[in-house]
Parts: sequence; structure tokens; C-alpha cells
Amino acid sequence: MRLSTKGRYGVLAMVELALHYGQGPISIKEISEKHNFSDSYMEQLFSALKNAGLVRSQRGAHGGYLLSRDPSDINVGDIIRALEGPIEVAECANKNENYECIKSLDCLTRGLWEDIRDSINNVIDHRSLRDLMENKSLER
Amino acid sequence: MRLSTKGRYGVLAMVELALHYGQGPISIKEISEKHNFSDSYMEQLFSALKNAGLVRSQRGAHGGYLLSRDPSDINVGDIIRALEGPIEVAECANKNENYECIKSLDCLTRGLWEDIRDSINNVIDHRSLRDLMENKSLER
DNA sequence: CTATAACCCAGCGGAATACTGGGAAATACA
DNA sequence: TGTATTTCCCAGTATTCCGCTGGGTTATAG
Repeated sequence: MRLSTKGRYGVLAMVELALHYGQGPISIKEISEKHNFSDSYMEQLFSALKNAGLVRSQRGAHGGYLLSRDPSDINVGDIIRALEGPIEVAECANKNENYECIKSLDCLTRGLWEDIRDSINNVIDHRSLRDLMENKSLER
Repeated sequence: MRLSTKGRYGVLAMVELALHYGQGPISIKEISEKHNFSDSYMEQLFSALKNAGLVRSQRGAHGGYLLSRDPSDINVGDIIRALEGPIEVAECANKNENYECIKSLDCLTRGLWEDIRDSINNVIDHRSLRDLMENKSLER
């Protein structure tokens, strides 16, 4: 039950961009050197983040990446889903109502997987990059 | 962010035992045939469940496994942790306070991983086998 | 023109996951 | 007493996925 490095590196990198927000682009090299990530691996993550519309890029010398909107407007869920796809604790939990296990015993556990998924989503969808910058926890 | 088959098969198998509670042992064969699991794989899971004290076994003909206590007294968290170890979303989230990342930027994300972990544990620790049998959701 | 960056794509090594197989020891029942 | 049935135990294996490497191309600043 672990997040892959994609999610972890990705969130970390995005926090980095957030801390620089409004101060021009940061290059992949800067980020990966700071955190000891592999350059080309980071590149792939940023490619996905860009496709998801979370960052903008600037090519060429002095180029790099920038957040595409305010840190308070990007939440961790956006980042993780861009990099890892939707949260899916067990296969069946994301299927539609007609999925075969609906009639079998499997269904006794299905609600459980859905609840776990929902609780994860609930955390990551209510935490913005700005919250992380300010080291804020979710008030509960 | 997926549970392994260990966790999924394991919970399912335990629900099966729960449905039979008080009616003698069920063999691995019965369970694995019903759900199309591999016999020997199931065997390994039950070995772990037994070590964790969640089931008792009865060897020989007409033997099998039984819950070691009432279904309402075994929760999903017990089962998943017995089979997969403790929930650990990111490495650092389960380290102690002195872990090195405490001073680095990593810490801005650490609370996040901990919150995700806690929210998962919160779900699985408040759902008993009896709840599953009765298809009860967590009231929220 | 040159250095520096993003971009793009293909492949690969290693670890973990999911599973197989064989042979023991215990128990029920004939 | 013997046989079928079951747990028990351990070792190996197939496969998948994760994390990463490497090659080259295109854009931009100075």
C-alpha cells in the first residue's frame, strides 16, 4: 500500500515550484540536483504534469517549469492522479454498477475498498500546494 | 496505490470464515475453489493469518480453518496488516522524529503522507468482519 | 553560433508480486 | 491399521511493474 516514487517525487517537485511561484521558471536540473532525483526520470514526470495542465514550460536557456496557476489552486490530488492515475485500491472498486462481482460474495468487500479509496481522495483533494508550503495540516 | 492480492484475497477469505462462524472449520480448498484462488497461495496467506492469531487450524481430514474469535472482534486492519505489514504510504512517514528529512524540504510533504496513512488506518480499523457480513458501511 | 534547456521515445535491470511444486506430519474414518 | 484428507513447510519460478538510462531533436537566451 505504497505510493510510487512518481507520486512522491512529483509532489515534492511541485512544492519546489510553489516555493518559487512568481519568480520565473525552475529547471529540472535544479530540482533533481537538490533532491537527488534522476534528471531524465524527473523529465518524464514533468511531461505528465504538463499534459495535465498543472505546469507550463519554457524551453531553451534559462528555461524550466512554472506552475500554471496559484499554489492554492492546485491540490495534491491533481498531482498524484496526473502521475499515477486514479486512486484504485482494488480493481473492482472503480468499476460500474454492473460489474460481475455485484452478485457474488465479493460485494461484501467492495464497499470497503470504495471507502478506503474515498478516504484517500478526501485527504489529497483537500490539501493544496499552498497548504504544504505553509506546512498546514488538515483541520479535523 | 493498490492493495496487493494478499490483502484482497485475505479479507475475502476471512469473510468466508466469518459467514461460517460456529459451524466448524472450512478447508482452503473450499475457499479457493469458490473464488478461483490458487490453493497453495491461499495456504501461505492462512499461514500468516494463523501467526497473527486471527485463525485457528485443524489438521487432517475434515479439517480446515476457523476464526479464532468472534467476527465482530476482528477488523479489516488486523487482516491487512497481518498480510501486508503496516500501512506505509511513503517510507519516511513511518520513521521516528529524528529521521533525516526532518530538516529538509521533504518535511513539507511528510505530514501529508502521514495523514493519508492515518485516514486509511481509520477506515480499516473501524470495520469488523461482522460489519462486512452485514454489508454495513461506516457511518460518517 | 553556442550553451542550455525542454521534448520525445525506446528499452532495460532489478525487485517485488503472484504463484507453483514437492514432500512432510497430523487427523478422521473405514 | 491403512488410506484419504487436510494443514504445514520450504524452495523455486514466472511475470509484472517500477525506477531509471540513453539517444537524439527542437527551441531559446545571450
